[in-house]
Amino acid sequence: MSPRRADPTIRPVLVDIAARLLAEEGPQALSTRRLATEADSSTMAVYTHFGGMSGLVREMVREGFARLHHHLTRVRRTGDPVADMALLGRAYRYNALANPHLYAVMFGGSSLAGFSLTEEDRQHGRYTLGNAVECATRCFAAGRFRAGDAELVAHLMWSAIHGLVALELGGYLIAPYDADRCFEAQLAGLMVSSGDTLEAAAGSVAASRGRMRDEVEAVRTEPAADG
Amino acid sequence: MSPRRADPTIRPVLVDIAARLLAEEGPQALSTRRLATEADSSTMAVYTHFGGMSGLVREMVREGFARLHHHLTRVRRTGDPVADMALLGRAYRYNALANPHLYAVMFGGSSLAGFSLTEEDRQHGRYTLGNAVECATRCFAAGRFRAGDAELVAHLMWSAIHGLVALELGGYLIAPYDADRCFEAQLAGLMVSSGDTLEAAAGSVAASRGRMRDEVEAVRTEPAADG
DNA sequence: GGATAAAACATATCGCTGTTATGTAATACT
DNA sequence: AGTATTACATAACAGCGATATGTTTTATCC
Repeated sequence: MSPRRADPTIRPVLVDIAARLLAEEGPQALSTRRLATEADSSTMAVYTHFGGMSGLVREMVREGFARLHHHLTRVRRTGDPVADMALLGRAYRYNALANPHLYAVMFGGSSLAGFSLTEEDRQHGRYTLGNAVECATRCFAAGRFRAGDAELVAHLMWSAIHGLVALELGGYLIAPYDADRCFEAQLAGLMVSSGDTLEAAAGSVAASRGRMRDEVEAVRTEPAADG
Repeated sequence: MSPRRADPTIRPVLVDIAARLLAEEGPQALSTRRLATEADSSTMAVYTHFGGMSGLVREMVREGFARLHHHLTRVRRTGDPVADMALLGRAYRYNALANPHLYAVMFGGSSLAGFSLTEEDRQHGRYTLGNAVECATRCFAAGRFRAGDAELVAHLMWSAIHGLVALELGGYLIAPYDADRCFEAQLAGLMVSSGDTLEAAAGSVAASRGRMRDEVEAVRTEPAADG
């Protein structure tokens, strides 16, 4: 009856090992036996601590969303909200490219041992939209975006950027229409479709590029050690 | 040495059964033993005819691309090329929703028994862009789209619609920002970002909706029996 | 501190998977 | 007809997730 907390020694170790295996060797490297070997433990550890592979994958997905949210939160609010919005898109793509396999599990629905997302997981996914919603509101206030539904604008940004990243990870975007070129064009296009002028959008998108190094790439890779 | 053609009796049968299993029960139902049972054969049939599960999945992917291409080709060229473009987007989404698991394998990179796409497969994927490229060219000629790169425009349309469909299949788009609403808004936005006016885009997107029944939904589900 | 209950772990096992090896029957070409 | 090649069936192997069972460690209570 007493809800004694599980020994927290090996839990994060297993998650870290699983994340490393997924990142370095792909989904097929994720197995209870491989995890047991790497952690100097037995296959049972996965079941006592996570109830099975699905639970461990779910934990990784939760951390993936936390990492994504952390990346997006690092984008500053400046006097050019359209540039902020573009930088949010860049941060989103940056995070996805840094963890491609994990991103595939989070959004591609990559089964990964019969794992399927919970409604709660999807809520986490939409929660990260908050940054874009707030940013869209500021774009309205600045007169850059045509007055409208901030949440809808955020959804359109999200789906468009997600599609580009997904095709990029799938290897579908090659020269001369490579991912970089399509991404820049799509960013500008999204701003224009939201109401911005061609020139202003191009300027803000270009300006956001220079902010990548300080506000996105400087983010630590491992955000929440959940201490 | 003599390249004697394999007995073509059971090959398409296996592909059909695999497609049905994938569509009705999902990826985990695809197993050599299950296929052997359904086809009243043995597990070896998969290896003699396809070299393993990967080969069979590849065959399904090829048929999936053919089906998608068939859907897109059914869209007519009318005097309103922007409406034609919007209908291409609708046909793309319609095809994906009709074969969600197969679509996930084709674009989501769903591993599915260690299967991975060949560069040739991806070429097939980009090949289907031809319809959109031609349509974009007509949008230029009609003065609806700002003169530019038709292939680039097609890529932007593709990635944006793909992202929306992927999020829809992942269950990320729920009311009040459900997939239908986001899709309609995204279609209009894409036309605007390509140079069309708000009013003209809204009109063409709305007009394309009425053409769905005749030009998209009427398409036979099984296109190329590869005779 | 000793008793006790619960959690963590190790081992062995089950049913399943893709794949391969081997033997046999059918088929096509010379 | 004779022969080579393919197709198929059976059995087996290595690996997987998952479970059952016994053992060790850990934490709580008297």
